[in-house]
Amino acid sequence: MLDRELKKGSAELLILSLVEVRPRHGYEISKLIEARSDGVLKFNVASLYPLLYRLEKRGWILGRWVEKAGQRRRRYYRLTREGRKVLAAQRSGWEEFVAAINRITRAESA
Amino acid sequence: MLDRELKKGSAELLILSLVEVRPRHGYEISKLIEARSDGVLKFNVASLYPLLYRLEKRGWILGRWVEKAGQRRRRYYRLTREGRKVLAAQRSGWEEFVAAINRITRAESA
DNA sequence: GAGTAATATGTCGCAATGTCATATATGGAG
DNA sequence: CTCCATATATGACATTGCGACATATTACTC
Repeated sequence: MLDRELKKGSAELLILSLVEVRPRHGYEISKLIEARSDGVLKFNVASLYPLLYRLEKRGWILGRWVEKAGQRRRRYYRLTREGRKVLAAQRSGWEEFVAAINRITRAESA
Repeated sequence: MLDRELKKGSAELLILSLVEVRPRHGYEISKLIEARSDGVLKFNVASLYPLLYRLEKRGWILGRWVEKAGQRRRRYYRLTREGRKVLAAQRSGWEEFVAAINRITRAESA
């Protein structure tokens, strides 16, 4: 990791992106992020769960308990309509941010 | 801004990049970042100055007071040899990080 | 020579938030 | 029966970004 702080700032974007396609539960989200980033990004569960509650409280995602025989109960989160808007905004914000950083850290010739 | 947290994580990379070419003072750095990012990134002095001290303490940059008639004294920071190494590492770390985020937030088809 | 804006550096305090450690519960592997 | 992976949860602790404030110098205007 470049810096653990970066992870924090991008956490919401990652979660919203992952629950966009289909509802997912917390543990699955943490594993997905770790796997798809090839270990570059890693979530501490003590950070992830409170973050999920926060996103739900803001109305961006909605959780639902699912009980299945032979499995511990899971809470699946899906993206709300409001969350979809936020996700779109965060995506473009992310692009803007990356472009801004690149403009400054490269292109240094002045 | 996507999130104010992201700024923090990239702050070191930005500063090191800016003092790479030539020594710069704190105020100049904050103005440069704001201008070159078209206002996307903005530094609070309460974050910037402590960060400069921290980078100096780590030996990545070196500050020097410069007094000039008709100007308030300024502290110019230059990149040290050690800082140059760190900058290279942070640059590649940044690329890796961006790639990881993009892999997760796009490519969502599973 | 008073007022004020821009330049330039510095810091106090706290709300927000990540992390460590720990707890609970289930199923499969050895 | 122990250990590990899955899965959610939280209390206590540590960190830190930043709003707000303070100070100093120069240039400009009226």
